[in-house]
Parts: sequence; structure tokens; C-alpha cells
Amino acid sequence: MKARQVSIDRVFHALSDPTRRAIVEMLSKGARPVSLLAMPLQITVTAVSQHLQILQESGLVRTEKAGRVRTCRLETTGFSPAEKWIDQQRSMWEKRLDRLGDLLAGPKPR
Amino acid sequence: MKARQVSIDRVFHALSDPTRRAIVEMLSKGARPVSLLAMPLQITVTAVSQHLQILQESGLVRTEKAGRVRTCRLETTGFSPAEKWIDQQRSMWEKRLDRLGDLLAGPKPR
DNA sequence: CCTATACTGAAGCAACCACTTCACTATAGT
DNA sequence: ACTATAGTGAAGTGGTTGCTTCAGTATAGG
Repeated sequence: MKARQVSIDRVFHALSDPTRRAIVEMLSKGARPVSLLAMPLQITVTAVSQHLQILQESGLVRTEKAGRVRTCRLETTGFSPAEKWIDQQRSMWEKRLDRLGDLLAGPKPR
Repeated sequence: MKARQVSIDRVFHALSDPTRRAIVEMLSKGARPVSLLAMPLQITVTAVSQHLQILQESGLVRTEKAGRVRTCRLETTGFSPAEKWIDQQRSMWEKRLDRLGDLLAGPKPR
């Protein structure tokens, strides 16, 4: 039942490559076969296939082979590890800034 | 006035390394000098210094040298390029799923 | 059956990455 | 002035990345 938990490392690394982000951008508009994804990118289909493996391992993309065509679609939940980590950091620094604000507003009500 | 615009590549790449994320996690609790950041990490101070350069170039960290101590602090706005990109993708796929929902709910009111 | 299409596996390669050690500069404390 | 502390620059290294080409498998359509 549980979709194998992927590391934050993998997600951020997957998103750090412009070609892979371009693939994600295409897939956010809808599912596409590998060859259609490769077309606008100036690289071989093999390279795209390799990028897709990384995107799958990172949990951002799910694929499914029907006949000889592999259809790729976005796994929208795959972004949450990255988003959650960032949100966690923000809540940290906001807490801190709040305390700083308190100090500036009324330094110790005694 | 404008803080030099950094690429999404750099931000995601900076965050893809666990050591750099550990540094960010420490800094989200408050500003720290380099040597204090290095202490809990099992690497040399030189390596930490190199990570800090990358974090600075990515716009996630700002540093300031006073005397011989370089104080590092989080540049909280540095996360927004990454967050904005993800949000943009989400708005794309949500739009698409909305349309799909419409189709399922009432397939063409004619 | 035959050829075209869609894709994957393996091997090779230049570029990059995270890290080290060693040498160095600059400031602080005595 | 002397020594300790804080950090950076340069060079080297093993491992990884993004890409290629070539060869191969599997399905589709004539």
C-alpha cells in the first residue's frame, strides 16, 4: 500500500537538471510518451530514457508501458518531500524572527 | 538595489546535497560562524567553506566577515525561485485535473 | 513474414563534484 | 613580538553525471 518512500536528496537532485525540469514541465500539461518528450529536447531518446529513470526513482514520474509505447505521467505527490522540507525550515526561521520581533516590540514586560 | 537573480538550477543543486541541507537547517535556527557549522559535520572546515560558497552563489545564504570570524545567515528569500517553480507546475496540473473533473461531472452540457 | 517504430542496455567519455591535504593570510589574545 | 584561532586558495583524487554511439528487444502495420 505504501508508495516506497524516496529521499529528499533524490527529489532535489532530479529537479536540479534543466532537461529534467523541462520534462516535468511537459508532463504537468498531461501524460506523454517518451518519444514525444524527446522531440523538443536537443538530445537522443536514450538520454531522455535515462532522465526518465532518474525521475521515476525520485518519485516525480510514473510510467506505464502499453505495447511498445511507454506513457509517462507526473506523480504529483512526489514533490511533497521537497516542499515539506522547505516549509519546515521556514517555520524554524519564522519562529526565530517572531521572538526577535517580540524583543523589539516590548523588551521584557517585567 | 535588486539582489542578483539566481538560477533555479543553482538553488535545487544546492539543496540536493545532504551536508548543505544540514547547514541550512542549522542556519534556520539562527546565524552561525563557519567553524561552529563545521563542528557537527564530519568533514574539514575547508569542505564547509566550499559548501558555503555554493550556498552563497545559490542565494540561500549570506555571509559577513567581522574580524576573523565569518558569520553566516540564511537568505530566506533564496528559496522562492524553487518554490515558485513548483507552484507553477502545480497550477498547471491542477488546471488539467479540473478540466478532467468537469468532464466526469457533466460531459458537455450541450 | 518484413520492415518501421518505440524504446532499453551496455560501454565509453569529458566534465563536474565532494572531499582531502598542505600552504597561506589575517585577526585576537598574551 | 609570539602563538593560537578562523578562515581561504590551490592542487589532487575517486566517484558521479549527462551525454553519446552501437547493438538489441519487442510491438505494430503492411
